Amino acid sequence: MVDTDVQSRIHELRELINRYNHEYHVLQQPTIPDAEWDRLFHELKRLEDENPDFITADSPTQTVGAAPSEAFEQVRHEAPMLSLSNVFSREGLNEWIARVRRFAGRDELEFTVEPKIDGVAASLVYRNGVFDRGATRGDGMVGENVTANMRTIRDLPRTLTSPNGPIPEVLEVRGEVYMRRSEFDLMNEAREEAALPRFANPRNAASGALRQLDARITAERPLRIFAYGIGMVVGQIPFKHSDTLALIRALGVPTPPDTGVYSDADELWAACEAWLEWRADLDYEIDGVVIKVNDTRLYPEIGTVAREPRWATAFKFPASQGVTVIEDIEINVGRTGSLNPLAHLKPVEIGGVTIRRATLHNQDEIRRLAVKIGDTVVVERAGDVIPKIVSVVEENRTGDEHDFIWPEHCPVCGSTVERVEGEALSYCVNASCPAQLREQISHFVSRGAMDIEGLGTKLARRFVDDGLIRSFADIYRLNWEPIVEMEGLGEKSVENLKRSIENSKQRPLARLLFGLGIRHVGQQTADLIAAHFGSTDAIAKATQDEIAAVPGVGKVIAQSLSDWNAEERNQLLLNDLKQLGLRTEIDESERQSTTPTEWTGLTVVLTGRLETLSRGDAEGLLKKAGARTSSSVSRKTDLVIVGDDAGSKADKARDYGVETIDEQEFLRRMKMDTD
DNA sequence: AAACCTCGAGCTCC
DNA sequence: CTCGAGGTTT
Repeated sequence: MVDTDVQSRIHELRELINRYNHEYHVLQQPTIPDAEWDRLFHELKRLEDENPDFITADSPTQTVGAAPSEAFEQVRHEAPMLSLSNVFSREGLNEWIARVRRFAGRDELEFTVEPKIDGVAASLVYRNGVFDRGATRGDGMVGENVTANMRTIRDLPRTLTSPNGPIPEVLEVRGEVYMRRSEFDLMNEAREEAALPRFANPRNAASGALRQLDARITAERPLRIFAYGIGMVVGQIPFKHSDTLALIRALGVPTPPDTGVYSDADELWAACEAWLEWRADLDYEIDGVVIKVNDTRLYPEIGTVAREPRWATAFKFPASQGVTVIEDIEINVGRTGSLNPLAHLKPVEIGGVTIRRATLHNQDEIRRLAVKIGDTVVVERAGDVIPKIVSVVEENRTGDEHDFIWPEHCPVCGSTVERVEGEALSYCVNASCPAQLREQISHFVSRGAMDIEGLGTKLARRFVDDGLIRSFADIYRLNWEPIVEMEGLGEKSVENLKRSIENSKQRPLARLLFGLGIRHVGQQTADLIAAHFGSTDAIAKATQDEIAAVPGVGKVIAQSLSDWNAEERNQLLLNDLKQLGLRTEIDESERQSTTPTEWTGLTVVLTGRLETLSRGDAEGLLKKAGARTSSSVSRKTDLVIVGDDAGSKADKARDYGVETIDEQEFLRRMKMDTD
């Protein structure tokens, strides 16, 4: 980059950041996510660091936050409210630790780790134990007096209670005003019902609520506070930060949970990572952890640079939000005929992953977000996996966006689209819609169903598109002539395919039933029904009431199955399948052993990758032994078998106090039992 | 209300 | 493999 480019980019960044600062601090209507702001800010910081000549005093990097607005009385913080330096990696953290050790002049140091709550920084002054003044941070030196608003915060004590010893004459508690996710969601639901706009996220909502001119409005918002330290103090306080936190807690001001003290760098890092793992399950948002030197007596020694103390830093978690553009919205037709809108995004990297697609779920979701094609949107990778469109950045609209019109006809076959009153999804009414057929066939051949090796999703679709397969039965009476001619299919693979189709005829009734793709009849329900009725003939004859009488099967499933039964072509299909030699009855080997074992009646959940067994085999073993397998952990789960790379389920099990065992232990118990 | 299930995602690793 | 929305069942 040549100098002029750098200079103009710096200029551009400053303008952008200043504008966003204004929107954030003064208008309180941020138009970009914090992560995006951080990105811009760091780009600017980096460019300035590399080109110190271009730094000017008015650059946003040289000031902390924006000037307070005129609406509130200004208050000067007796002790400035500092901001924090950031580290983003273990290396960064190690460098910070090394620096601190150098300035402290010793290697033996204690550090505290506490969550960095994503809220609004606030200062609370207590005089003789009575809440006297509340203020925002402002620019760090001067903030706004929001005492009246703070009095409405439910977990902020008006008076401090001291169980032991005197309360300091003057005590300035510093903390973060925030909203719990759950309460934020409730508030948004209520606002929606009242036809009020939703808030984008808990932090913006908290910031807005705290700066309401009418405290009665603040009182209606679910604000809470976590204290993380103290500012000015007249009187005695402990010299260790961890003890100060304990004192604050004892005085009645809430502090974040699980703050820990570590002297070992590895343990410190582990604590940071632990918070990263807990992050998704917390009822409040955190954007990192704060690490502080525990001994406050060392602070003067270690010092402060600019407005950042050197004795504390923030380990910022990787961004979980990003901004991108919706290039198109596509409608997919699922196996059940449901219309599923899928947003095509301009690829964007979030937390080290490139996101290109995101589901919009249904019509209501599109309406709720009020998204248009071409819109700039905030995308979040929540809970680590599924990307989600959070909100539209309306300010970025140019007028070139256009509404997405929900189709009245199936985009694949042109049939009418129907949405039952009270249901979220719309369906294509055409039962033989090619899109549905394609999905149905690939479901039928899939692993959980008939498990036809060599006939995967791709090939199944090809056969459907070429008209070779029009129903499940066609799979078993394929015309092989055109197939052997097909590109990419050699002699060998055709032989293998023939054999695995033949083998699949031996799949148990439950799998066949599941493969049929009857609405609401998934793996579990198929098991129940197959075990109860024992044959396709019995199922076909069963009345709706008889079906509903099966434990675990209710009205809706019974209705769905009996509707399916009532279709003549389905009866013909069952006949065909029977003629073609598929198993339409259960046999003894499918029945579970009758002698009760230690497994009988247990609810077991499998998670992660097992080494010696496939998941299906493990489930089969468990079922035979009389246990039930479930897909999610709840308080009622008896046992969780944890494999490699287990995810949230293992954590949840620990939360609930459910017993967890590894594969070795599982095999051992299994063995003992079958002997 | 809680537990569980279905179904359609999207990503990663193979 | 896992998640999450939208369901159903108890």
